Amino acid sequence: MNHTSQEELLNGLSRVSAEMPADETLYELADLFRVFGDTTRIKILCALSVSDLCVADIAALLSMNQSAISHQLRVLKQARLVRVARRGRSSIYGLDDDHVRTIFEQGFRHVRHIAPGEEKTHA
Amino acid sequence: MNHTSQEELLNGLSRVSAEMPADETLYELADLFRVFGDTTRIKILCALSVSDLCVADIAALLSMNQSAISHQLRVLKQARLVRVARRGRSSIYGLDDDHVRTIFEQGFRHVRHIAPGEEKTHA
DNA sequence: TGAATATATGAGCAGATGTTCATATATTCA
DNA sequence: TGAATATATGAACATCTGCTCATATATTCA
Repeated sequence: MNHTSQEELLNGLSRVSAEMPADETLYELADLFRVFGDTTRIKILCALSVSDLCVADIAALLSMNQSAISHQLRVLKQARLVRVARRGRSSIYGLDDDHVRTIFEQGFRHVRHIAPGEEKTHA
Repeated sequence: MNHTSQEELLNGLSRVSAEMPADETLYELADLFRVFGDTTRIKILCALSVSDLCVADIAALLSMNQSAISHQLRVLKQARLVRVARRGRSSIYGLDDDHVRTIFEQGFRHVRHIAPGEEKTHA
């Protein structure tokens, strides 16, 4: 490895380094995706994309402990992925905004090997 | 809770249940997002979105152990998020397809509170 | 108010995950 | 071929995560 190529390397890395978003942004990004990275939470989000639901309904739907669902809903709420509205003694949860659907959609496309721009196929 | 509302509830849950994708799809989806859910991997993907890089360069860029980077690249490769091309004794890694950029983009939008359709603002 | 119902929360535990260290496996070049 | 270089991989360890159990906190209604 001669001097010139090492200089080029350093310049190249500096350029990459300069184009990287701030570390804090990258942490936030990883935090967001980490929330999507669990089957239980994915199922909850998927269910809520069909209909708003109370905690007990979600638990019944996933055949899971009420406590487990409640804990996960808290994680989802902290990530601003779901919102909650109290109605009587129930808490009705729903998706917080459309980012969730869009992020989902891209995930599906990757899993199903569909190019980002390409037409959506069903099932 | 009377009989009618309980019946409605069951019907509602059945409907939600029917609209949910297959469990296996949801597992794959969670697996995909789990890969995005780590700061080191996010940084690697971010760097590769700027330029293809060899292992040593990525390690230098992130001030991290070569072994740690190599382990993470394997995870990224298994998820089909990066591809590798051997050039001499180096392995040059790059993003595998455009899903990565698109998923990133949506993540950024969420973190920065930009609506999915809305115009992109810089930095 | 008090019983019943719905949800939230804290502690504890088992399993998963990311890093490091040591070392194995290419690949180049003298 | 053998030394040097670049990457890959296995084992070990500390940390993180998600679930369960027990229990606390609303909220409704008789």
